[in-house]
Amino acid sequence: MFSKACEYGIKASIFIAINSRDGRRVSPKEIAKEIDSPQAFTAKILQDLVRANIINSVKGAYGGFEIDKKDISNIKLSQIVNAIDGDKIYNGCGLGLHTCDEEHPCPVHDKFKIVRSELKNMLENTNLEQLALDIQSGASFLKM
Amino acid sequence: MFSKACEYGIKASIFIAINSRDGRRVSPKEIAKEIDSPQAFTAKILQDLVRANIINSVKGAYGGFEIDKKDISNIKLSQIVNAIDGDKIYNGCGLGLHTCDEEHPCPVHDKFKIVRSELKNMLENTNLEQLALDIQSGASFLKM
DNA sequence: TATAAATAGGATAATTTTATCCGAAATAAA
DNA sequence: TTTATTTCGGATAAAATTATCCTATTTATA
Ligand code: FES
Ligand code: FES
Repeated sequence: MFSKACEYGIKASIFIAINSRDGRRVSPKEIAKEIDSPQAFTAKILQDLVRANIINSVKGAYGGFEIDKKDISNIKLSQIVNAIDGDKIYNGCGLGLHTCDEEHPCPVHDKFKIVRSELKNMLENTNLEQLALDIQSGASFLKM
Repeated sequence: MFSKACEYGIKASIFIAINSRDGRRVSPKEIAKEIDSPQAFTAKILQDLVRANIINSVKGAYGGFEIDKKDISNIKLSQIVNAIDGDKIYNGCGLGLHTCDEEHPCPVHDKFKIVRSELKNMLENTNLEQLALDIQSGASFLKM
């Protein structure tokens, strides 16, 4: 469904959000440990998220990755997925036709678009704060 | 969403179904042309579908691929997806945790499982005959 | 039986995705 | 200003997916 890069990006963002709520910056090393991902690869994805203005980075001693507290509840899962995997999952044809076009639909178009828009809604209606709270309350987990 | 192999497998199966309804066997060459896919790679996928007992192959002169007419309406998309991409899409965790477990859910589990089961229902309730008829009536298309 | 036509399957190559490594640049604190 | 720490970014490697090629095997027909 999502690429590995995207899975790591989502989990990393949640972990950063949790820590930023407490005013703590985190390093790729800590993040990779907490989300059980390859460190250097995770660092690359963090760079992408910084470039997409979803998270902030602070270089140098006492630096690390963080998210503005006031932004946490405004960052939607869809933004992260979009930054890493692009919009193919929302707009692309499920059977790989060049474009998903109502006028020239593939065999599964009518049924597929329903599932796809369900997914889109889900991603657009889920923000980092909700996800961070669930982790903090022990209702959900970032690894294993 | 689906692998390229799976996209080709679905489209190939539909094309075979259309032709089998008319008692015609088709070759990888014809199939690849009609679904706009790489021929040799498509042939490999056809072999997988044969091994999974979803389509039949007849070797030698006047051979080709076909589907028993009476089976066409009983073959569900889910069988094809399962044969090629496995069941990760139905049963796997959306964020890549080792197992999707209600007792140890990832942050998106509750919302993701709804979308996933929607997709599963869609694939289980769509059979090759419906899809073949839509192509034949010009309501949908296999390429471009 | 010989021949032509067709799938089966192994070997290999190209591409994309995933992952690692290392030095450069930036920054806070001593 | 020096040092330690940390992200940035380029180069490279490994693994998985996608794609190609060639030969073997099977089979209907002449
Ligand atoms: S054309 Fe294939 S999903 Fe819309
Ligand atoms: S645990 Fe992640 S989808 Fe169920």
